Amino acid sequence: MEQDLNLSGIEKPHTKRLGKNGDGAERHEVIYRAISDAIIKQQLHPGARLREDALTEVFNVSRTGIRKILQRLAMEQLVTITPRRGASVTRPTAAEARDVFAARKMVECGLMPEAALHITPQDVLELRDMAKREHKALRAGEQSTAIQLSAAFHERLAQLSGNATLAAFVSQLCSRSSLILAVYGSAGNLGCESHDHDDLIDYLAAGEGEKAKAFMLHHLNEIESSLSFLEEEAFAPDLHQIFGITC
Amino acid sequence: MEQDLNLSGIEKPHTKRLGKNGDGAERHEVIYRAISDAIIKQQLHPGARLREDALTEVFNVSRTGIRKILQRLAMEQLVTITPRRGASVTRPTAAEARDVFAARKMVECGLMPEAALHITPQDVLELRDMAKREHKALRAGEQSTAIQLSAAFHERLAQLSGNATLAAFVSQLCSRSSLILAVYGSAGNLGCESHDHDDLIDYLAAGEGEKAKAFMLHHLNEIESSLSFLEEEAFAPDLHQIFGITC
DNA sequence: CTATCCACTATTGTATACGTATTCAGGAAT
DNA sequence: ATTCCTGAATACGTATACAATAGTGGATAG
Repeated sequence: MEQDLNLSGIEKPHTKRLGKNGDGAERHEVIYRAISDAIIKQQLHPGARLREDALTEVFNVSRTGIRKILQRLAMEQLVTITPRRGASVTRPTAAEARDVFAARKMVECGLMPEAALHITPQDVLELRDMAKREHKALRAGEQSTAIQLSAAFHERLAQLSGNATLAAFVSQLCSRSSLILAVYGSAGNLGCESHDHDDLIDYLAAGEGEKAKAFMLHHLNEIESSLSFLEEEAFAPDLHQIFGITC
Repeated sequence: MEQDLNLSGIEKPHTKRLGKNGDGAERHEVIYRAISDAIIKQQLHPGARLREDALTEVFNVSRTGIRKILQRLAMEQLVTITPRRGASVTRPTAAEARDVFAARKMVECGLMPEAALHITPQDVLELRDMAKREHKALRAGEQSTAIQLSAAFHERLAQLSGNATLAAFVSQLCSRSSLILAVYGSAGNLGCESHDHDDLIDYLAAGEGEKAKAFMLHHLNEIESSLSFLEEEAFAPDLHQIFGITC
């Protein structure tokens, strides 16, 4: 109704108090998605600091809202909040990577039979479109987009099962996987065009739940085995190890 | 250190600014656990409203901290936040109950083989103690405590697998299960002393991962089948359905 | 007497101000 | 020259103040 009422009179130099919580809720959702996407697309690299003031300035919301969003991202393990140091994009450890992939293998594979039961022709079309867009992004060299689409594909697959709780969990796992790939994935790894997703759709469309399950296991194992945990701690911890020989 | 310092001198009528973030972090953790436990122990029934001012008064923290805690509880699905209405203890729907138990069956059962591999004699002792305390609580008629201990037992079991991600997920599922039991469980259901947990420990201690897995499935199926979804919506939604006949 | 509309109150959403801790840089002393 | 200490600046944690909204009760008109 009176959405622009705040502009009627004077306008304070800095914030203009547009809070007006009417669109506030959606505004927060938009900001959350923006940051989340940037992390998943690896535009924000693991370890990158997320200063509250900077985000305040970028999104034109007060620190209150930013903090709420950062807390949410922290619960999803996408950002790490250190008590007096603020938030930064999570740098997954090798153990976390192992756990995440073990979880994905268990849940995503376990969901395939259910997905095969519930899938509709409409779903098949949608999935094929997603796979096509993913291939297109890869060919165009837009690796960021491809990673995001790949995660979205797995999320969508989990949703087919009809179990919202497990689908949400898979969604989180996929987001974290993107971070894991950013840290431990080899560069050209994502570049190789695999048709795994297409094959997965084929099995599901044919109602072959068990085949889809086995193939998903294969798919995830392949991704996981492409990770290299050698360069593990590249930051501070192994300075002694690195320079210990020279002194 | 200065925990009771606030009582030493004057005491402002409302807040006395004890913020002093030093212990603030742990203080929040304590409050979170207090509310969470109260919900799991069913001292706070599903549907109960959690007004921010009331919690502020009870725990002597400002609304800022309370809101943060409520947000966290909302992400764990223990409380539901309605945009302009505030927070209330979540009343799970029948569909959510189904999803939660499907998830528990998949994950908890899938974790049993791993747990059987990693379990130590120390773990066995601890688990037996937990089971014993659960029985004691049941005999003493302390149903709240028994429910809490039962959830803790399942959580501990999941931790044995060594997969922190899946263990945290199971932990959430167990908390939600407590809510589900509060809404859909028959009264005397929890009262029946079953030795399922003891048997589970036996299988794991013997390294019989597959047996434990099968038994866990049986255990969860038994709990789920004891739920009655008949009295489903007892609040507002079906007023038309109920009184529609009379007018 | 009843029904509808308006106003008030209670409660949440948002922003900001203040206090405190941590970090980085610069200088002094050994 | 190097190391340690001190101070200033930066950024986070907490509380409070202000704004908006939804629910409730009262008043008025039919």
